[in-house]
Amino acid sequence: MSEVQSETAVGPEERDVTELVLQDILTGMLPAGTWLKQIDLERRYDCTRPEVRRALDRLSQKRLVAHVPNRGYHVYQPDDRNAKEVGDIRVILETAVADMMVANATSDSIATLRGLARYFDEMTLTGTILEHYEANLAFHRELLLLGGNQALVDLVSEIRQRTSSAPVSQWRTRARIEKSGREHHMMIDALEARDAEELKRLIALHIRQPADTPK
Amino acid sequence: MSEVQSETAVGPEERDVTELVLQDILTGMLPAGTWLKQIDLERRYDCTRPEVRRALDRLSQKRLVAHVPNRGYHVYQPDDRNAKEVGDIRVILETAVADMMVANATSDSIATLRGLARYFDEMTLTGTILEHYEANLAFHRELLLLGGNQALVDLVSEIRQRTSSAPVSQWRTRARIEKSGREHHMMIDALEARDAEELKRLIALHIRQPADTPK
DNA sequence: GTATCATAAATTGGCGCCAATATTGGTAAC
DNA sequence: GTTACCAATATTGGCGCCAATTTATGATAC
Repeated sequence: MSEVQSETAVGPEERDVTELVLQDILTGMLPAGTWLKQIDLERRYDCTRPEVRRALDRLSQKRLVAHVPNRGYHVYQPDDRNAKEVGDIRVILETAVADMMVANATSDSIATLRGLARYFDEMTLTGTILEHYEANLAFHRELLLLGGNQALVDLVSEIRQRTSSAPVSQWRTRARIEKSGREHHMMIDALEARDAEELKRLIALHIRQPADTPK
Repeated sequence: MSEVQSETAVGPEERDVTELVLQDILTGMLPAGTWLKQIDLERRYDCTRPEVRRALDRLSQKRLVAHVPNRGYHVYQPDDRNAKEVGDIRVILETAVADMMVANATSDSIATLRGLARYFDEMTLTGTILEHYEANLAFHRELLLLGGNQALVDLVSEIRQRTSSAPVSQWRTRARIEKSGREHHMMIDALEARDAEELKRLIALHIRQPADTPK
């Protein structure tokens, strides 16, 4: 019956339920297609019914879960077409500000990026899936920030969640994770060398990588 | 006391409250800064308390209204910086697929666009603010559709709502409305002439126009 | 006359109950 | 033995009440 089994050992939960469900979807704890029964979530996250409903409504607005009236909510099944399209959008947005990123890069910001890239590498070895995921986010966020468009940074963060509903499959092989880590450093190199074209090339490659991989 | 006065003569309302509030914000009936008291909205749209709250929560997620805990919700006050940034994002996204639009344009699609452009012109004279707004949306949607990226069309529709919180000020002079109408036709001309560069130039001009205008 | 505090009114927001609907399991008929 | 129908159960989702917090008002002291 209950589609949600795994109990994340919760202490006294103070955080927002939406975030918690989001994390569990992003980390693959709630696989695509899973029916999210309100009673299960209520118990799983130790919260009330209205909180669960608000979270589900928000996530369905974000297209992360699908809502079938009188049937319930289930984790969205990402289709390949949409995934490719969103990838294209990310390439468009992130390469568009590459020139600005090169222009705005200082030795300070490059040092910060190096730190974040290294932190990502560390988390590959020692961190949880979530920590690893967030380390990746932090790096890209800091990089994008150099573009000088805060709204763009936020937007990319948003649409990033829109297809990475299957993040596990993206990062499933260690080889690919390590390749991503190396690419981070290569991007910083391009930034240091003030080579905007190379940076664009690397960004496009980096984003499309998970999608273009043969099954 | 009550910040919301105007009563839109409602019959038996069957539609979603979120859409109704959204429309009233977009059409300027609920100006920026207006406090959205739950009781007022309840009466205004003839709906229940939970419906109002769900609508307000959704709109705050979309950044259209701001939420102050224990104080309430109010229509978001758009700041110039964000407006400029979102404008830049739109230019990036919409010009990025200009080549594809030129490549995919058929005589059929051009005829459809002509129709929509003419419909926009009609609504300038005879339509309501909402009809006019939606006619504009329909034209740009159809144009973007030629880019072949459905996710991008949806995304642009979304971020479009994010700054046009002051649509009234955008369209306040008839001269500018008519200029927009002419630009629509010029875009179609460029499409017909297979001139992608000119199309990009026109799109950038068309989007930035409302923002660049001197006060 | 003005500032401050206490009291009262209003508004937000959390919580639980109950009706409507879908699903499952059992039973009977063919 | 299989299928169709019906009853029982479980789940969703709408609705209203009440506590907590904030804001407005009026009275009192300086």
